[in-house]
Amino acid sequence: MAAHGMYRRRDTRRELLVAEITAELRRYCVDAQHVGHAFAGQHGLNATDLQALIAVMDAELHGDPITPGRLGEHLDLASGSVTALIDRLERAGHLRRDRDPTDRRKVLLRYADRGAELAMGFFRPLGERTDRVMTDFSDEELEVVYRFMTAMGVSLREHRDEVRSARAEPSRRRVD
Amino acid sequence: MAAHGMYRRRDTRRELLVAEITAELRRYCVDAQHVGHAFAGQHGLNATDLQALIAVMDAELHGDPITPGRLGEHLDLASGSVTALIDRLERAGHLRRDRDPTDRRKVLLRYADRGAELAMGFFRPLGERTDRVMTDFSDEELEVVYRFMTAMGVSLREHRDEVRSARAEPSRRRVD
DNA sequence: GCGAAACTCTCGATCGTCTAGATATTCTGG
DNA sequence: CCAGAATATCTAGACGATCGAGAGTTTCGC
Repeated sequence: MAAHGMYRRRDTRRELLVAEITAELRRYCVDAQHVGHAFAGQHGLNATDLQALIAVMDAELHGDPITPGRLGEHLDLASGSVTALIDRLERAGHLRRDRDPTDRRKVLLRYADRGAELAMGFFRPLGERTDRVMTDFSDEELEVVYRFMTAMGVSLREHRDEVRSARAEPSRRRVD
Repeated sequence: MAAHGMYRRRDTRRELLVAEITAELRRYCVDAQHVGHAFAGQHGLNATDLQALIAVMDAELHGDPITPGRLGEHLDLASGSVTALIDRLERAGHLRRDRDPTDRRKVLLRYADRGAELAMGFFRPLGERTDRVMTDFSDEELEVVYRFMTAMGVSLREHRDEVRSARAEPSRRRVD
């Protein structure tokens, strides 16, 4: 991927900037996927597994462990697929299932040592690179970047919800 | 996904900023995937198909149409998978195969009307949102954001190449 | 307590992806 | 030119991740 800033006017400096930022952001997302894909493959799992592992760690580090149901929502996965996914990761020793003591219908996912090791191996080099990039920016500049990323994120999630709720009326769809 | 800024110190304002920007960027990539997934699903194709369609359009709009081989590299896909992918998209009327007249081993991929329509339907609303977000930023601020995204992109691609070339020596890997 | 709701898991089917190898075209050197 | 190597795509069979429907538990409201 790389376009989308391509279907725009680029006459003024500002229009060029808008187009280039959009394109760079898009490229970044694609390349990030590739990094995940490659890293996961080298450790005997697939991209979804890695994403899941990270989600489990995130949740636990935040203080409230994730359940299979919420993990499925997070990954856009059906319940049966989530079970298979967790089975894989549990079998590989990356995480384990715990029953929620307060609501015993639920299962809480906790990362195990191998999972933590893997996630660290993924993030540490990335974090080091990120830190190095950011040394070229002043505090004020990082404030701008932060404001930008936050606004873009909010906008994108609004859009996501819009797209998802459009499922009801697919308008004029030809199936042929 | 969402962490990675989580394994950091967040004592000073600057450290907080670094962590938050990193986290937002990561969230953005995940949410972007979800938008693609949802949009693709509503139009009878999967995320890979949509990515491929976009890559084909990008290439053709840049003036040099992509080949199955290069598309496979771009999507991290084996040659057999690419053939199946192109078959799907061609059957659905989203693109077509053209033989390269100068090298008849090659196939050039061109988007068809339905493909263009689809890609536009994907990008237009996104672009409108992006434009709206950017109106809150001055030209100088956008310069900063652009510089940041470019630097992050370069760093990430370096990292990607590093990860990919690490295939040779997986060091101490337990397979159990 | 009983029925409805919430959450996870099971099972069979489908579809995307991989690997290995076949086919077609181009390039190189003699 | 012709043979062999290199490049590019496609074919075929197998595998595995995902889906969908439904079963099995546990919890909540009345």
